[in-house]
Parts: sequence; structure tokens; C-alpha cells
Amino acid sequence: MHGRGPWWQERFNQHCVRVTAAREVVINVLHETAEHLSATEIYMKAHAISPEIGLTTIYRTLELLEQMRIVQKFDFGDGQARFELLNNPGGKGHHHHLICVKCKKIIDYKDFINEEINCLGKTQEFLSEKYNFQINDHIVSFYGLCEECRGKKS
Amino acid sequence: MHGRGPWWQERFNQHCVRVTAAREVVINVLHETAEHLSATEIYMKAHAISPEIGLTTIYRTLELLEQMRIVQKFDFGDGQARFELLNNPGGKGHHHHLICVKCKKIIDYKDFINEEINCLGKTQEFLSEKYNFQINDHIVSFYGLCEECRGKKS
DNA sequence: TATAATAATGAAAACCATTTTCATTTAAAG
DNA sequence: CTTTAAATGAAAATGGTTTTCATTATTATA
Repeated sequence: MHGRGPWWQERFNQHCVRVTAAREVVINVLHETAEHLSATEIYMKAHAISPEIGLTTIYRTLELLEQMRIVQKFDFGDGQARFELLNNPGGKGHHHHLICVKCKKIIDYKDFINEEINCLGKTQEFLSEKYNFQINDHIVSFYGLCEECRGKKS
Repeated sequence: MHGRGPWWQERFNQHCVRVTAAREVVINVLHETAEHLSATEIYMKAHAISPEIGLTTIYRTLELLEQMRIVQKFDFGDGQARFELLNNPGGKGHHHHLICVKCKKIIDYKDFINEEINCLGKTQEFLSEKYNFQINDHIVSFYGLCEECRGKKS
């Protein structure tokens, strides 16, 4: 069923985008950690593997991967974008977020995912048709204050 | 049942935050448009009403309102944060987003909103207890490519 | 295999949204 | 009215992200 090469190869082909060393490194770095990495963090890890890769390329690659829906970009409010591989929404690694707006703490959760996925799935199907969108994935985030921050002033 | 003064007055009191002219203006500006305004756009509108209000205050006010959960901050990927009043999640104005990752087009939708809210409500209750969070609201966003962008290269 | 055409890259500079500093003003408490 | 702490504006600094531009690598074509 599956072709040769990694799962994302096909996406590259669809988008007429070349598979380069830098892009493979970025995907591998994300695959190894897969948790909320910033562009700079990705750069440092990638740089450790292939020192010739520049920060600019990291940014360009991440933007590309985002548009190909291989990567999801997040803003948790701490001033820098963060990225996660999104190989299979609805699959194993998929999770949602619980975010403290004061200290920016983030909790990944998977509880009730089935019910949520079910419900979101219906919505996705509907929206996809109504607005003629090719929907690939979604973000669900809950916002509030964690225990420690609830006490604080200002 | 309701006290005197606008609905957000109580929040200010809870958080020991002063009600100032600038803050009222910001809330009013958001109340009038209530759609995806950036800090600069809010500044311009606020400035038109009260020219003594500076951009810095706009930023500070927005951060404050975000922490008090009077305002929700969004990142749609166009390089600047955007803000919406979130007076009543589950209420009339509440909506979710459908975002094109290429052209950054945003569609507000309310379809299936009740089912989603319903389903998310259960999750919220569960998470709230499990992680001891005071959850005030949520974001649901679908990502993909719109009709026009699906054809484009690169 | 040569050659042409296009895409990808790195380094440095530019950009620009957001934050910080600091001196001043304003609001609430006693 | 006085005191104390919070809020503000202007200007400067910050720092994540993008652009520019010259160079290199990749794919298509002859």
C-alpha cells in the first residue's frame, strides 16, 4: 500500500517541493522530540547534526512544512512560535492543550480525546464541504489560570 | 442580580485592577467591532477617540484583559497577534475558526457550535478538576487550504 | 553528459511587533 | 488632604522573524 520512502515523501511530491538534507534533518529533529520546540531550539538541534544549516533555512523549512500540513505551528503566548509534527491527527501522538495565561504553563492532554475527535470529525466534514476547504488538522486549546497563578495579584 | 456598572467591572474588582479611561476605551473599541483586531488597529481606533492613549498602554491593557479572560488573543499566522472580546463563551457571539495556512484567510463559523460546546464542556469539567485549573474559555481552529490556494504551487 | 532553468541555501541586514525603562500622572485608601 | 501604589506615555531596546542577494545544488532538457 505504502510507497517507498518516508510517509511525508508523498506530500513533498504533491507540492512539487524538493527533498533536501536540511528538510530531512528538521523533520527528524521534530520526530525525536515532537514537543513544542521553538525555531531556535530546532536550529540548535539541527545545527548539532549538520552545522552548515542556517537559522534562515530552519524558518523557511518550518513555514513550508506548515503549509504542507506536516507541521503545526503554535503560539502559546511566550513570544515565539512553537512547532510540532502532526503526522496523524486522530492518531497516537495527537493531543490538545491546556494553557495558563499568566505563567504560560502548558499541559498536553489526551483525556476525552475520543469523544472530542468524534465531534470535531463531524464538524470538519461539514465545514470542509460547506467552505470548500481541504482541512488537514485542528487545534483545541483551553485557557485559564493554573493553581499557582490563581492566587497571584495583578 | 447584576451589580451596577458594566459586566466586566466585577472582573476588575476580583483582580484588584483599576478601571481607567484607557481600559474602558479599549473594551469599547473591541465591543464595537469584535473581530480579529490587531494591537495597532485597536490603537488607531482608540487613538481616534482619546488621542492621549499610547500604543504601549494598548499592549499593556490587552495583556491585562487577556489574563482576566475578558479578551482572547489569537495568532492566525500573519505576524501579529489579534484580539477578540470573549464576553460569553457558549453565548451568542462565540465562534470557532477555519484558517487557510497559505493565504491566512480566516472564516468564522458557528455550525455545530452547540454540539462542540457541549462536548468541550464535558472535557473542560474533567480537565479543570484533574489539573486544578480555572478554565475560562477555549479555542477551536481548523487548519487547511482554501479553494484558491489548493491550486497554487510552492 | 553538458547545459540551461529553477529551487534552495547561508550570512548579514532589515524589519517590525512587542517589551522595557524611567520619569510623570492618576487613582484609591486612610 | 495626604499618602501609597498603580497606571501611563515617550523613547529606546529587544528579539523573533523576514528579506536581500550572491552562491550552490537540483532537476529538466538537449
